Amino acid sequence: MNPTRLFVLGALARRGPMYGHQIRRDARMDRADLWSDVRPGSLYGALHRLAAEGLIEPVRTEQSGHRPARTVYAITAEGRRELLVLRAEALSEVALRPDPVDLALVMSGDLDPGELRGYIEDRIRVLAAQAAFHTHQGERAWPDQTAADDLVVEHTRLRIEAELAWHRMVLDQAGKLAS
Amino acid sequence: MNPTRLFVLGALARRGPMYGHQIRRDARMDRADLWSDVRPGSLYGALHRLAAEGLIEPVRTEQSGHRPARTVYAITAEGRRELLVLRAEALSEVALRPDPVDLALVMSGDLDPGELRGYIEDRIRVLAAQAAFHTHQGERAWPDQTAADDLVVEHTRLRIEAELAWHRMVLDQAGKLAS
DNA sequence: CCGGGACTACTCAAATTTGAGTAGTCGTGC
DNA sequence: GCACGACTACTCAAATTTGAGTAGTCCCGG
Repeated sequence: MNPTRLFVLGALARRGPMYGHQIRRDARMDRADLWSDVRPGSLYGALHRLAAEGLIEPVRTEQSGHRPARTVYAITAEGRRELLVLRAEALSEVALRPDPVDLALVMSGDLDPGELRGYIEDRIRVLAAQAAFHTHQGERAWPDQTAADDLVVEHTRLRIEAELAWHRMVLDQAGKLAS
Repeated sequence: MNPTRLFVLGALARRGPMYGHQIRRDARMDRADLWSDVRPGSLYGALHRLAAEGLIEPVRTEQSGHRPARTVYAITAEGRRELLVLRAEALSEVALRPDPVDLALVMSGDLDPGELRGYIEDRIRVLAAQAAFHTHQGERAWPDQTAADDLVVEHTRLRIEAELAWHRMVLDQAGKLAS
């Protein structure tokens, strides 16, 4: 299952034909950075490959003023079929992706406990800021917020809370890690 | 920050010179699949690149019986320096990677609520099994289990618990998603 | 003794991501 | 009226991952 493909096909299916930059912009408006994080290189790469496979097709090329030309893509019937497959895969796969901090922690036996505490405290600050941000998000919804969007925000909040709980635990035991 | 590089350099620094397959095998013994998930292609690719950059170096080629020859690599002084840098980066970066299920959920407005519930129930089953497994892991430790290893197991457990809590919430609201 | 399954150790092409651009346009404050 | 930062829209090479091998060896039951 390739999340980038799912993202692109889903965007074109939900909103109709769009060009690359628009897909990114709309995703930002949707706070889609919560559920996806696609950089330009990946996005345009995926657009080209999807077009080559016939899952999407360029419908026209526009140019407003002297700004760069842009190619509008639409999803094809075959693309919609593929979208269903990818969505089913995404719903089926439970993947707790490993967190590199765990890798680092296992290799931190020789690290000064004070320095380790510093890193963890910094992380807690970042996480707390994210938690605060998403709590606000819960109150002030963005336009067209659906029940699914609420669930995604809640997912993120719960994940951040779990991270915070764990980080506080690490802080407690930071002394023992050096021994 | 590249987790694969951190993983390889860290393994060679902690355990001394090893060949590729051994790095994977030892990682499995360490239950390192918790904090890293490196497939053969990535591993050997990383080994070749690290060697080309002088961060590790082949020390000898062995062959036991008629099994495939294997190249033993050792970390170099420069590799140790890079290891410190990568570890610091891993400790600094807070990255909640987006979960594709969120992406799928946002695109599931047209999905039959019963089918959605089915997917979520399956996911809960998988997560519950993982939780049970890691709870046992907490009791029966593997050899050489350090305080850091315990923390990593606990991290995984907390993350799974958060997922379970969220999934139950989704189940509650599965009906509303179709509306 | 011999077929099947599991392990050993690594390879490779193709897909994908990353990170850093490019070449402009637009707004805005001074 | 012009410098400056931000946006527009996309490109590209290099790094990295993926997924599927390869070519054997080892072991175990019947």
